[in-house]
Amino acid sequence: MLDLKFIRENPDQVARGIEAKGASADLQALLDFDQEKRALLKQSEELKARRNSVSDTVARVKASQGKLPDEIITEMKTVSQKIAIFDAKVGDLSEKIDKILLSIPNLPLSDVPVCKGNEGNKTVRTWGEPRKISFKAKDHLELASQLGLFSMEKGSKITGAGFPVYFGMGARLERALISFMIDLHVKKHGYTEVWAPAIVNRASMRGTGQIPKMEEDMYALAAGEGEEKGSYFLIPTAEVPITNLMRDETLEEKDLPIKYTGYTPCFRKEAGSYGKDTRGLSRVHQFDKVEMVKFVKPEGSLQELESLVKDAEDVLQALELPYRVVLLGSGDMSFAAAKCFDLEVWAPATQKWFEVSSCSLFTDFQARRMNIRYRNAATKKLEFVHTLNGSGLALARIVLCLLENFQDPNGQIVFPKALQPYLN
RNA sequence: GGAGAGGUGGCAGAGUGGUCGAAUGCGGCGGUCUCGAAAACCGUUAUCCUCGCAAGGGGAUCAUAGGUUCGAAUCCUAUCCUCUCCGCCA
Repeated sequence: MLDLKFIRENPDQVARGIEAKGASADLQALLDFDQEKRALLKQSEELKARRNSVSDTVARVKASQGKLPDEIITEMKTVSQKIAIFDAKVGDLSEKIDKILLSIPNLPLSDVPVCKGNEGNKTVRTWGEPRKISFKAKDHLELASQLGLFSMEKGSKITGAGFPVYFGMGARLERALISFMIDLHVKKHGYTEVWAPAIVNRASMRGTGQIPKMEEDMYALAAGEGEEKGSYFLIPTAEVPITNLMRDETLEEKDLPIKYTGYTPCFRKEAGSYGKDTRGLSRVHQFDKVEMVKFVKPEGSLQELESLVKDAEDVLQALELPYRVVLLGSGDMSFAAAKCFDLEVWAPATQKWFEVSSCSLFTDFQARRMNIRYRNAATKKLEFVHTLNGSGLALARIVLCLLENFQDPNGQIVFPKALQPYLN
């Protein structure tokens, strides 16, 4: 979330940022609540100061005389009642303030194009030539069914639409890609591998920003018998558990940046996206993903974003998949992001670019929600870290792209060299 | 699932109704001593909110949320978490 003090002092800038994100929030109400709360807080605290000082005296009097004067007790009783009334109002306002604060998105950085939807997305570089296939290209579904790699129908039977089942070489490919990617990030890029739970609690979802805005897109679970759904969630990305590892912690400056990578399954309802790019593996409810998460010092976090993108690109280059790097415009960025690059790979049969990675800088937005700080050695102050994450990469779509890109005229797949050791 | 114990500052650990943001020890930081270091000694050492140009003042925080009380780290209730034992189990 944003710093309330910052909003108080820069309401116009915040309003512009919210609009650029295509979001809306009742800023005026927020500022009004804030002002009212601080006024009430002042009155409550003055009464508390009085109560504290009287309490002190009372303790001494009682120690020396053994009993308390009735009039003091009577007065303090009313004081406490007044305090309770003030505090109830303050609490009520705090709730309202938090609710609005939690619904305000992060503001885009100044070099992010301001635009509606994805109109302002900008390709900043490309790697390789989108493959042209001279023979009649088969799409990944056709290839998969011929080679018996995966089945959407089987998944529909045992679970529902959008849950692929992989068989044989398809299943093997899934495992191979996960191992290959993690090895690359650990050995070449210096990340520490993490294996994290696929179920998280509500606080974690709020910490990274999936809640409240995206709650209806998440698979909610009940905590226990008779309890309401929404105490726990299936993770939509490893970003959630891995970033929340540091929730409410103070990090050492010397340990930064902290770089984690991890594989988890990801679960998304994809509510409202029916019929939109949903063919085969292009949009599914459960998929595998290797994620990278970084905790960094605020200065230099933009370079950390650049290197994060490079780390993700490295996977695509090793897999020999031509891609483009897209800087997202303000309207296409996620709720918590301040700047974001997508990596898109061309699928020559489906004839579409597929987003296989999204690398974001969240500045201190998530860190403030999660209270992740570090001690700045120079200022000796506790400051919020900056958090980043990026897919490295998202599997279902990578499988789609690999199949379509590496098919030969006989409908066989010749996988890239880097993957061979993992497939044999 | 059953029975019990417990959650206090960076850590260990005292504190069972008032003078407690909290003894003591360790660790950290600064200093004395030393050629330097160790040891010893002295000092210092939480966070957040709020008012203030500042100096500084005030408030909150002893797992969390309520309650009792003039007053709660301390008493009561609920929740969460940790540990021990038993049961079950891949």
